[in-house]
Amino acid sequence: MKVEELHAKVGYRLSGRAQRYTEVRRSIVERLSRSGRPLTVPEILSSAKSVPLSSAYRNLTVLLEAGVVRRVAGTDDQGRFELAEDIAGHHHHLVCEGCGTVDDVPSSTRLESVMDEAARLAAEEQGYDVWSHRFDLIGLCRQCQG
Amino acid sequence: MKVEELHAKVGYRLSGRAQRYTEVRRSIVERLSRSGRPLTVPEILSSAKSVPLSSAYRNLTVLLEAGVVRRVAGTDDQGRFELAEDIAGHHHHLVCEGCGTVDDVPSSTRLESVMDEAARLAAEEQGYDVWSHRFDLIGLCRQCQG
DNA sequence: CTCAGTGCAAAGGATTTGCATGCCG
DNA sequence: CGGCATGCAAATCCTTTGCACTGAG
Repeated sequence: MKVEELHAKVGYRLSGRAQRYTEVRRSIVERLSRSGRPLTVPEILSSAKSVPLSSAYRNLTVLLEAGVVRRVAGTDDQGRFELAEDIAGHHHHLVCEGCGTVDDVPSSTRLESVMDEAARLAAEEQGYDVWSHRFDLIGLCRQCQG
Repeated sequence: MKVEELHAKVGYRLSGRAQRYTEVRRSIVERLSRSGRPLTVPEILSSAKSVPLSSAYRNLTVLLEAGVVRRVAGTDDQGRFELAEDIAGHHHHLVCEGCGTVDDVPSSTRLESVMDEAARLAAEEQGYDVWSHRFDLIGLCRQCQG
């Protein structure tokens, strides 16, 4: 997705909630868009120094509510954020148990269809209303294998 | 798995690390064993009142290091714990975005084989050493659908 | 003018750690 | 006895909130 298209989409969703698409928010969205993986708040701010943590969290909350970003859980308790699926596309994660980093991995249609089937079955059995799934691979990234 | 067998297994792993299988640890393991889902620390303690949070966390850390329990991430930032896979068996999770509860779901051999294949491919491509995966279904539990 | 956005500082909540004591092996 | 285990309290870490101020529409 082109950057202009990305910003247009995000701006549209924010305006629909009477919220502005400010410079800080733009930079957060762009940072997430450029990174091929979910980022922690400090990582997001590493490019936009001088922005206080509280502002970052507040903006992320707004973007979260607007359905622009999504929170991702790793193995540590550090929160990570990525663009929503309908913007970044559906994918899976490689979670490193060494350093906690999470990388993106594309999915495959075959895998998706099997998972959807599994979701339907599980949902029926336990009365859940399932609308999404997450498939994460747990292991060690290249750096942590040393 | 029978309770005696469970305790024998856990006790063995702890003794291998020069650590005792105390009453509190037994109660934690039994609580997790009985529950069909990952529990938060307060939930674990609900049956063993009078045990301080710090002790629970310390014991969970020991059990974590001994490979007896595993930490599970939901959608909220509340940590949840369950028995390790080789004790509780491999399964998946139903995560409720409403209340944060996580329920267990059994897996299927077909699903597993497809996932293992996916894991191999992803691992090769990005240089990860993958040894496990997690497949979680996200939605709303029966209670939260009202 | 008005209301959302921003900074700074303080508050919160979950989890960890220091230290002295208790207890099993 | 020696070392792990435990309680309590204080400390941390990440995240959220209160409040006053700035700024865009």
